[in-house]
Amino acid sequence: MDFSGKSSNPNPNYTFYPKSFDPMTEFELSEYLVLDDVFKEDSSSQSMASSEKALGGANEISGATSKTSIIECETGARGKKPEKRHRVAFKTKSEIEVMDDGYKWRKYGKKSVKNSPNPRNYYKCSSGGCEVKKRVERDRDDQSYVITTYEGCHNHDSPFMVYYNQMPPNAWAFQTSPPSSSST
DNA sequence: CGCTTTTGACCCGCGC
DNA sequence: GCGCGGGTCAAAAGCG
Repeated sequence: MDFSGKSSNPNPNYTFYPKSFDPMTEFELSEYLVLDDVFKEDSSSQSMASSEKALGGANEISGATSKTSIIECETGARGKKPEKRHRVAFKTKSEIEVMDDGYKWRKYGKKSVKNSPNPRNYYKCSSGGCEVKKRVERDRDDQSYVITTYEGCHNHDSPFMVYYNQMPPNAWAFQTSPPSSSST
């Protein structure tokens, strides 16, 4: 495995790609959440609402009811660890809790949290050498929403990306239109 | 047979 | 020092 040699992603923008384009698993990303921001005041969703504007459709996938925004948070897990951890949280409106983002996840724990009547699930990337963790829990205020938290960066390409790379560059309709048609 | 999921126990950190 | 909450590990069971 040469993946271990890549400590950082060649393309930081691919950290999260929703490949759940299936009509059955369609979801809607309501807003992204920053850990150090949302878990501080889970009730004050107002601050989160404003954040949604900040990401006015960063990555909109045409043909799918999904909006994706990637925010990489370089913050110490607890302010004590100097280790940088990329943490990203998504609030997604979906019936399913686990969204297939192209990676293979292995559940390693479940825990009931006090702030939520729903249990929280813990997942790890099952790819060898990759220790990215994922935390999934239902929004306690709106169980229609699922809060997915990613921690760490994949040190390998997603199986989905491999598939993606094999496709012609114009195979995806959601690519931003080139400004070639813009007037002078 | 190998991998994933499940569930309880254990450990750690923080707050009181 | 104790209690609480959160997070992770490990063993067993189930499934493909």
